[in-house]
Amino acid sequence: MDSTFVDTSLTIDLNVNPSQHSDEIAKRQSFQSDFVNESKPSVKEEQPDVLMEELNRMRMENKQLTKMLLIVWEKYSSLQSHVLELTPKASEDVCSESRKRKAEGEDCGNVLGTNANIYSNSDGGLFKRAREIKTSVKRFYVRADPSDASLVVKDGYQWRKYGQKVTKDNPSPRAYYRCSFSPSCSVKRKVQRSAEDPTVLVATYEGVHNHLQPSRADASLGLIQGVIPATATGSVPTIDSRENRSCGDARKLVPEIEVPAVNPFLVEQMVSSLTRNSSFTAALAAAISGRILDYDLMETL
DNA sequence: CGCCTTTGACCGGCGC
DNA sequence: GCGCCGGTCAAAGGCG
Repeated sequence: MDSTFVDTSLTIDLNVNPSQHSDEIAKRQSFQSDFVNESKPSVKEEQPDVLMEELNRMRMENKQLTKMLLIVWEKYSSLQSHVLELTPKASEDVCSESRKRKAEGEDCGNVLGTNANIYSNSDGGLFKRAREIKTSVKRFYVRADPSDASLVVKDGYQWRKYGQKVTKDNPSPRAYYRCSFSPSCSVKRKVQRSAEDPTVLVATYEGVHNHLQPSRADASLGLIQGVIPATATGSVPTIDSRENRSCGDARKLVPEIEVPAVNPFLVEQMVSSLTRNSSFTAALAAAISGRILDYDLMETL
């Protein structure tokens, strides 16, 4: 299953005005090098007006980036809803052609993601089972070296391996992990190399951690590997952690940044997608530096 | 010594 | 009821 692997990672081109872009970068790099290199006296240090102008320009750029991010998010959401519209039938076909065993039913639930409730049929079939088995199942794809036989996915959490099995539909073994950070944490993880693409590890998470992420350094390692949220399989890539969002809701997705309700793990996965894009990280760094400068300015005034 | 991985055995659900 | 299969257990051994 999951024959339609779609790399849903965001490819964000933040190049607002291509004609100005190289110019802007040159200016920015010049400014940043001046900002960092303290030992070297800067011409701009002697020209506060130039600095102020630069600050204003960066502030404008920051606003523009924020606006663009919202637009990109809206487009992403509309694409997401389009995918949701197209997937149900295909998913049903995939599920019905295979044996309706427990695990496979769970996998079908994964295809539908957390929206499994939407597609559950009334006569209590496969989808009902899938819904009953797990309410919080997330799947992620991680790029890995095919020569590396280990099924290691660094996501910042501590895992204890408790089993390994070769499954019927995949020649590579599936590893079973439990969260070992907290005894009360019952989160489980299955890691298996994709049958279609051996360079991809499929990590399936069950449950929600009841503790903080112990190691963000490890998580960042995972990000470098390129964790791809399984958005194509139904997990709505929203910062909002409410997972049982209906299909209709998904269509109305708007950028929601509700900090208190954010699921840290979900955020990590989203960040991972964004950080894979070098232009995005560069633009973000510039935007953040603009924010910092704004803050410094506020402090001094 | 504590924590981890490995691995064969076991269990339970499901289809026939 | 039997066999298949995925998931889990638990003993043994490795490692720092």
